[in-house]
Amino acid sequence: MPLTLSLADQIALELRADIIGGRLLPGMPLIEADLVKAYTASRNTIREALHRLGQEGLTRYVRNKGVMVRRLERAEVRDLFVVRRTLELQAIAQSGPLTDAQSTHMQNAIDATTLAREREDWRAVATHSLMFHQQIVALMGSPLFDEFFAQVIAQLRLAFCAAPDEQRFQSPWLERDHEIYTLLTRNQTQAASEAMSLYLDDSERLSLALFDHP
Amino acid sequence: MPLTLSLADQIALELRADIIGGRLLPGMPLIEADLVKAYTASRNTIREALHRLGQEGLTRYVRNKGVMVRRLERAEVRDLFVVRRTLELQAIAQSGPLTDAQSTHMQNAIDATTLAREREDWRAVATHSLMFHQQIVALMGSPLFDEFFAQVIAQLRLAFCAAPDEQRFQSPWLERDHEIYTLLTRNQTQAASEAMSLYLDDSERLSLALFDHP
DNA sequence: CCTCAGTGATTGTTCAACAATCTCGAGGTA
DNA sequence: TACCTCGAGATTGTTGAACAATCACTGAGG
Repeated sequence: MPLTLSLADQIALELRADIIGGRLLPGMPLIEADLVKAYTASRNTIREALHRLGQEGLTRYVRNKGVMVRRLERAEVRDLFVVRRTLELQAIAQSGPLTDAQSTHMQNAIDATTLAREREDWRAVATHSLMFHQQIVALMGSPLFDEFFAQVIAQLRLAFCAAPDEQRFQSPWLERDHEIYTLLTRNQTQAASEAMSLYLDDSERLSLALFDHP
Repeated sequence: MPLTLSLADQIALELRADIIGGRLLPGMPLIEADLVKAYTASRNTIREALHRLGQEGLTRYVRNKGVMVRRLERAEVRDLFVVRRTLELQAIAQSGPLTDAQSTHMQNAIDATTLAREREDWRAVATHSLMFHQQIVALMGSPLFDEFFAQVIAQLRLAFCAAPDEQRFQSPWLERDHEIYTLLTRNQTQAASEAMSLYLDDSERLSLALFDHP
């Protein structure tokens, strides 16, 4: 069964999932020789996958030293929110009435978030909530922004990995996602924009607090 | 003298310059074996460089078929301008008075553009004009956006490669860059924003015309 | 004119080897 | 003790060769 995905792509996919899923924590070294044994792939293939993750900003490459899961600086987290504010608010500001497809995608993300919260899978709550925000950005209809924002989201997960109490960290956001969604369906873009702005303020505050408290 | 750059990085750098400089035209295949001979590097190293260019959107990767210099679709060019409008206008809108460093960087870009036009190096005119716009985006102070926009600019060059008459294509923009710069130094952000908006409209129109004409 | 097996070209992946560089500790010196 | 040097081990950087997988094309046969 010939996969359409290159082996290096598959390995990059798994490593990405491991980082985002918190199984590989920031600062952990990713040693080529170990990964060769773990994935039964050649070193060259492993290297390709590692380089890919590096370009996505999930890992840090130090020449002759190796790769480690990236540890974000405070300024980098703030930068992530500069990007979020710019793109998400712009997307809402210029949005017209939601198409059926757009509405459905958002609703699905919110439903998935709700289910995840019911089974108290806080990691999944974060994942699906961020999917909702990805759909917000998708309102611009720009593949370039979509791809860029996907990477921003992935890096944001790196910051969340330090969350000591994930429940309190993730819990109150679902209602606010839903509120924004409702405002958008009613075409109240101005109100949606304000709600999103406050949302991002609080989210950034909480994320940055992880650096002072941990 | 040990280089701080990996060999694959250097090769990627050269290939990038060749693509942006128009020595490698869209559609041209990049065959690993040929590059091995041209750069006296091993195939693995070449592959690493090619993958990097692929992730930057300068080349197109078709599995088991190979790499070729990317040929942009009409919709992709439009997307590039969606991104430009969003980022450049946002940068201007939220900009305060220019710092000395910011002002100097913009002035340098404009000076370089002027010099390039005097010696009728239209490729360099485009390069430095786009550097000015990169500095516009830099007003946001976001490294993430800076890096993203650098890739957008590189892809934009791919569209310009098809320009049959580069002089008329590049000539009238310098004055408009300068006008925007002047408005910014006077802190007339509203006027600068409008000038930039018209600039991007015309630039997009001209770029898209390259798809219907040649 | 169409079909399809074969062939050559190109990429996908692996393996083994060696060079370059970093890390860290042992041992010597003041 | 404190500091420096040097060397061993670990890890990455790069190479070269090999073989499998896939694609593009050609030519024989219907």
